[in-house]
Amino acid sequence: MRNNKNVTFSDIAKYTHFSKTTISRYFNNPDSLTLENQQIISDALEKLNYKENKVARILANGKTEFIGIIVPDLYHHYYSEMLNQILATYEEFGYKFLVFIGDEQEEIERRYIQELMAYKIEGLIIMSHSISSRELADLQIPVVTIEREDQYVSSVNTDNYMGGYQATSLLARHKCDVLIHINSLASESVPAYGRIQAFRDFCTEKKLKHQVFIREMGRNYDTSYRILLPIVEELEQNYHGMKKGIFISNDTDANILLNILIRKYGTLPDDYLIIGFDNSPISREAIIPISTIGQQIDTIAHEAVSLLVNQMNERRKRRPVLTDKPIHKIITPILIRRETTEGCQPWGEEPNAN
Amino acid sequence: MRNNKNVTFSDIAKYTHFSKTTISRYFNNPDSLTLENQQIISDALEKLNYKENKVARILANGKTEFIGIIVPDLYHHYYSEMLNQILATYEEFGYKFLVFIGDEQEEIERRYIQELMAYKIEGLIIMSHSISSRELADLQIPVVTIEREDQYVSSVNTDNYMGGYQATSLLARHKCDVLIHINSLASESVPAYGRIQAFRDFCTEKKLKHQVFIREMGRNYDTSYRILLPIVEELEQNYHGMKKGIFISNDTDANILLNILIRKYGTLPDDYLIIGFDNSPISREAIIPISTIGQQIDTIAHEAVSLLVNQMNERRKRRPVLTDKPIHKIITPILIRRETTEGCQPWGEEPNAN
DNA sequence: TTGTACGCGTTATCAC
DNA sequence: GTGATAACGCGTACAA
Repeated sequence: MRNNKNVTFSDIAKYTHFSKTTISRYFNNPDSLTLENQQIISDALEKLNYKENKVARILANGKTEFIGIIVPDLYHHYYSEMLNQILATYEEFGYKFLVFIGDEQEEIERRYIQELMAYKIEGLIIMSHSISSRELADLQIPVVTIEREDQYVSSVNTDNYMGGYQATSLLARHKCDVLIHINSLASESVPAYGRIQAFRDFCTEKKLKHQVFIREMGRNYDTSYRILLPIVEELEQNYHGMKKGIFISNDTDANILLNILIRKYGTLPDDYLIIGFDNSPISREAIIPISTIGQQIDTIAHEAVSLLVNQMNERRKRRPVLTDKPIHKIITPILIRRETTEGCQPWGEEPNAN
Repeated sequence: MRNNKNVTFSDIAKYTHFSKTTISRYFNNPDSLTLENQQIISDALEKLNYKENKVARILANGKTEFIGIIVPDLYHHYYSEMLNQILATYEEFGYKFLVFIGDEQEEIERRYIQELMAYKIEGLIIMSHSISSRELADLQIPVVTIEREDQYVSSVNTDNYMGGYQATSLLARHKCDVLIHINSLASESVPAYGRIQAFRDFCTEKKLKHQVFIREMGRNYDTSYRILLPIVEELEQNYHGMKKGIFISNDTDANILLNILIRKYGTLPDDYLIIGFDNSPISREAIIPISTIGQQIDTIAHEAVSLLVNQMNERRKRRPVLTDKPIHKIITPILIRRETTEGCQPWGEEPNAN
């Protein structure tokens, strides 16, 4: 930016004998110029090799067209795919994204937010958990959260309760003798809690034998493996000979559970049914494709940005900002049946498309 | 930014009876003020609820502290992890990242680059392939590419040749009767080509029986499955009874290959050895952990940003920008031996940590 | 140690 | 349809 004097509107103006204003209009309201003059300016821009400077435009008109994003991590496919879909909305809405990875440390994320505010972002999308929605609401800019506590701000979430209900009822339909749910500790304010609740509600309602395991799952294969191994042993003991339907927190853990069973029995025994959550690639890539509840990530991402854009547009109109009530959008998940609930195809066959 | 008159240096200046300059100095060179006066200003900032505006600062001093990134996709773990590590360098270098997903369409990526230039990014990291390094070099800002054609710009790449060599020699050490390499078509200017080359060189050098399959791999499980299935059949026919060492393009495909074999034989037969590339999560999560060549993504990311930062710092010093020669950094990959080459542990055991 | 005056590159407001 | 002029908020010689 510093180097060798950039070409500015002034230069173009001098060269064409128009005023800076007219050059500006060429960009923002070209129809107000004669075609002839448009051509003259266009040629001059070419000739002087003009490069537009949106930083100056921001300072003048106050519109950065920046959206800030804070994602907890990109290790989980869920988050990277969500980010992917969010970034893809550039084509539709034109907003640029400043992205931070918040590792769930409150002070660090707070710094990120301050930095984003200093760059005058027009809106903020939060997927990390460490800052409360109360605090986010105080930022005085539109905020949309995805799949997290959202009392005081707008949000887009998967219908976790329905997802949990679908998963549980699928297991029930297969006439399992006992239903198992394995999950990590979730606060009741987090949408994912709905999965646990739905499992409990369904089982209670239908008077089905069931058990819930709440365990802090590890953040990698081996620790999760070590947590799941004793659970399997417990299941073997307590429910020997019974048909066990297992609904587990996510596909990564579902796959580990599957591996434990296959390494023990050579295949997935008939008395085990498994369903995960998220429709991550691993659920498709596992040796036995895993049934799962698929979140509609593209829809969620689009809804989130679109909600944000609406709120940002509102801001531009009315001066006295009214404290809009938060809007909460719920996206329906999709049940995906694969071999861990529908029975294995004989091995050696082609996989069914999915 | 528009709403209700932001508090500016002027306001602070009036309130404290200092000049704007002094307020500016409070932020950029606080030591030049007396402690007393620092306190006065600090209090005023508090009282008037001042929010800094970096957009104005950019316009004044020309330093955006923006780095642009274009990633081909976030579906592959390799890219999302790379982005993760790149974004994490904010803590060390303080640069903010504007991120675009380029879907390998030349015109679209060109537009992204124009947009980034308009926001006066100070440097650019490119991981997508559609724009030539020749064109990137013409941008007149520091550019670093990762794992792609890089003739005219600086870059950071994995030592693919060494990776291929390591993989092939591991298979050779296990005394395979025939070595197989499966890969998709790679241009010779792309670093990944080194893997194919290393495989061929090693086999020729050591006079080993070998075969290379070049196939356009699918972008999802089922298409890759359909491409790999006939290859397996061909291997069965041509090399029946022989010990086959297979080095395959990446872990996702290695897993599919593994699944094909396991679904056929119930386990991985002794006469098959498999090694993939990338150390993706799937290589660890597969039913039989897959040997692989691990790229040091954290190192690559750090080197890339650090290289860029150096070049950006140079820019700030010397006015007449000299055309620096591109710097190409090579990062050594790491051989990770798991069960697909070292023999399976009896199933039912705990997995070994990795 | 502190202040004055101007520049950064664009847009907004009037006026013609 | 076009132009002059004043913002936008901060940095920086240079002066005091």
